[in-house]
Amino acid sequence: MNLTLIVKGLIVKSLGDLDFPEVPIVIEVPPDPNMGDRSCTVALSLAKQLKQPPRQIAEQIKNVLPIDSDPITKVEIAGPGYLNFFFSENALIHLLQAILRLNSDFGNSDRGAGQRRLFEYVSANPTGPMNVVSARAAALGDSMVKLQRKIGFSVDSEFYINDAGKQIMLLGASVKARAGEVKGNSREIPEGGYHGSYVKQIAAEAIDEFGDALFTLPDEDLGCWSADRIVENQRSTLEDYGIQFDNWFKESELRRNNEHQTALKLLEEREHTYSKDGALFFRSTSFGDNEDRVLITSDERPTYFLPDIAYHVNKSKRGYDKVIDLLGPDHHGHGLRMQAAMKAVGLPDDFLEVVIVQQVNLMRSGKPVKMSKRTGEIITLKELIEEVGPDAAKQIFLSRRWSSHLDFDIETAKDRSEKSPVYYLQYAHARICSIFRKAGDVQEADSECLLKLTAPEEQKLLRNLSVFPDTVESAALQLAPNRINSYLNDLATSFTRFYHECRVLSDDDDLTRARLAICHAVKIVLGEGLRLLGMSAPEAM
RNA sequence: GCGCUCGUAGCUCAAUGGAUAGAGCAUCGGCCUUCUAAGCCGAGGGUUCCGAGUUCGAGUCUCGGCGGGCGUACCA
Repeated sequence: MNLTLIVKGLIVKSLGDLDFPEVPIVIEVPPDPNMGDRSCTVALSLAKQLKQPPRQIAEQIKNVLPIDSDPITKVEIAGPGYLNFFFSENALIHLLQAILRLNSDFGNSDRGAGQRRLFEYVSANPTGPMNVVSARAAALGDSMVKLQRKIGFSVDSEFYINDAGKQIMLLGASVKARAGEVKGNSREIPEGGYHGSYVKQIAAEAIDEFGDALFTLPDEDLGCWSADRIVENQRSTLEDYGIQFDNWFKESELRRNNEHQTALKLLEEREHTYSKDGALFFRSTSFGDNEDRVLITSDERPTYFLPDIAYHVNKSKRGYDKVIDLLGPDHHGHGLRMQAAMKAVGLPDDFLEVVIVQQVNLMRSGKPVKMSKRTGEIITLKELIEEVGPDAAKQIFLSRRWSSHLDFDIETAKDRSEKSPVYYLQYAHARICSIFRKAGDVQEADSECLLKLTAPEEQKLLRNLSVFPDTVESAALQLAPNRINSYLNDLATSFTRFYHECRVLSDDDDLTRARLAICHAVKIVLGEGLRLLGMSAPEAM
């Protein structure tokens, strides 16, 4: 049940009848309910092509609109040429019944049917704990995946593990150095190595596992072993955060299968490479980059860039129509290069979409938290969710666009008093559950008693519920979970006003049943919205 | 220098190119005998960084400034 689509259908039909040219049709919700339930600006956008005043065009459209009494009772022309549509009482009651029938399927659509997509996010290096940008990316990616699935895309999520190359050797050497400290045969942590305290812990585990044989292991082998442990940690931390991936993809596998060589051949065949100073370059400047990039160094090592190209080629070979990468702000140059590479190997221009998740400034009571990556003094994702909780953290991350640089104040996030916006949505949900516990067994409302829902607060709620499918679709297509958050806030606000103005459980049986029906619908939508954000919907608080 | 990105209320942030730019926090004033006060009602608060342009219409798009962040490795 999507009232917006019904309005759109009527417009499309009218434009066809009038032989008007095809233009994109935008249906929106007017700012004031007195202006109607939906509006359309198509007359404004047709004005130029038809060389007629927009109101005159609107008049013609209005005249051919097949309006009877349901679900549209009235169409008005307003302002410069808006077409405003008014829903009938019945339309909103059918909507309410549809929500109760569909339950959490309300808002589903087939918009993305037949398309396969892959979201890659977090992909933190297996050389240390995850940071707050990973926490933000994890919340975002998880919600985007859920949203796109809801509108019919076939979506997988993936975590890419960079478990090969120089950094793994450095990790191995760092662990060895820390183990050396314990065993009294002191070594230095190498330049560019890892200093964090977690390295000491892995060193201790490595001693348990290998004993003195540890010191004769090649750095790379020890590095791989350590990386495996770190990845396991990342996986369980993400699990605690409520984030699961469909797939974990290892760079080492890619290298074992020589896929980076295959990717290189692909670029060479298409003549997008050249040699200079003993190194092999990718001519990325032909695809909009401002400098050509090295694929193979003069000492014949592949740079990180080459296997990453191979990884993305691999994604296309797995049959994805489109892949979306969520990258940190320090990788935006990398994203552009990857897009250049995708074009170079002949994939469509829009095959790879890059979302740059902007930085998170951690604050504590208004003061920035100082962190040093070099010494390993950072606040980790694990510490963050232990301190503020997964739901509160996600709510902050998902209430902003990914493009905004955000200040995350730990003390504000932890605050569970009335100052905290975090529990507002959950509180509304829990309140409804509480009403149902109190109500006991109540007969289901029929259409007749639903007609009693005439209070302004009830009408407002019904209108809010009616735009959920639209909100889901735009949030999904624009990769904007924050729209769901805003929507849920509106819905919860409307519900709370209703709760204060309209007593649900009363002596009037019909009215009680009708109000329980509306409560049930709000509960369904709140619950589904929270699920889409990866947040819990508690029955009691 | 070049590239990317952000700039909206005191603060943190919203707003498919559409009608009077909205929330939360903070400030001020009311509301618990009543289904959860983690709540509700009300008030104040704006040159959407500046300047041009495109458009019937710009916070949103284009160009030029200013300011913050980040890139610009034969590192990942």
